[in-house]
Amino acid sequence: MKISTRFSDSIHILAFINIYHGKVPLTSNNIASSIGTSPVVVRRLMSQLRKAGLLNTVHGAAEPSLAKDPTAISLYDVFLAVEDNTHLFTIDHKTNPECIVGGNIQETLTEAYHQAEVAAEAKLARTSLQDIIDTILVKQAQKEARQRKED
Amino acid sequence: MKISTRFSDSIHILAFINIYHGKVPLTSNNIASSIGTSPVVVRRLMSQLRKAGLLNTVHGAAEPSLAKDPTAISLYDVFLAVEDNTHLFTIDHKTNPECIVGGNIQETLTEAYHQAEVAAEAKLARTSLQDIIDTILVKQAQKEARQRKED
DNA sequence: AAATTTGTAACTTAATAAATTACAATAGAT
DNA sequence: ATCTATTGTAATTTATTAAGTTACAAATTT
Repeated sequence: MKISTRFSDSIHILAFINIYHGKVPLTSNNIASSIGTSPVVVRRLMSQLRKAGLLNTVHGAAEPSLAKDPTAISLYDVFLAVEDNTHLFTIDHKTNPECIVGGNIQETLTEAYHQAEVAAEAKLARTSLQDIIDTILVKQAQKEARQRKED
Repeated sequence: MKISTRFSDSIHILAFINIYHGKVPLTSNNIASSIGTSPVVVRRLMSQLRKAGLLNTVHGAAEPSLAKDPTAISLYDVFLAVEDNTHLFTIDHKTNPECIVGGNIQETLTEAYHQAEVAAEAKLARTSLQDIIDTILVKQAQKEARQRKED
């Protein structure tokens, strides 16, 4: 019942590209350093984001750019782009069909889980990449203000 | 990173105990046959459900019983009882603190994920074990009606 | 007392996400 | 045109952990 860090890392990539565009070279290596992973992992995620229409990349050149305005990219878009198992809960598929419970619980839980998943997805759909970027920048500004006071 | 079926299996256990109470011996073996797992896995989950105050068990005797009315047990109660990592999304904790993004994204995503998680949890909290049992029994009745028509 | 069952610890197996290695394809600089 | 840096992707390895297994003490029932 665990979503991989691919989702988090993908949001990270997109936010990084937006914030550091024109400031540092947007190589998979630099992005990987910020995430704390390898450049290949970053390129693999960027490939998926590109296929989902969220990111433009140039083969051979470190010039990735967002394919849409950050206000038009939701966390749910990112989630769908990079998670292949988009289910938050897992149905046990090996239950005994001969049993009243085993024979009906899979369908029953599919419905119950679906409601919960949609509720979560709706929240992700209502949070934009821009919201995330804004929050990151606010937190950074707060951090720097605190730092200055300490000096 | 394998996704846990513990949540599904635990709902299964509780529904089984309610539906088959007085009809078949409620041994961990019988319950395991319905789920398609081993008796030890069942006993381990039952132990957690007992500690969470959802189930009564008797050491040495096959007499488990629900500790509360099924209308008073929510899926979220079960979820909390048997899942140790209750987070639906995973934060990447190894991001680079020196970077504006790496240094602020963990907190930022914690907040965003929390909203989505609460929305899903609220749906789970509003679905009771009784709802699940009712649905299982309705589906079973439909199945049997279809069966009779075919004969 | 014998047979059955629960409760739990310790260990093994299986599944898979993440990391690594390798290399072809492309871009840009000199 | 060649050299260097980079992306894109496949193939493989590693690390993690959920699930399954083994083992056995403790309690219950007959």
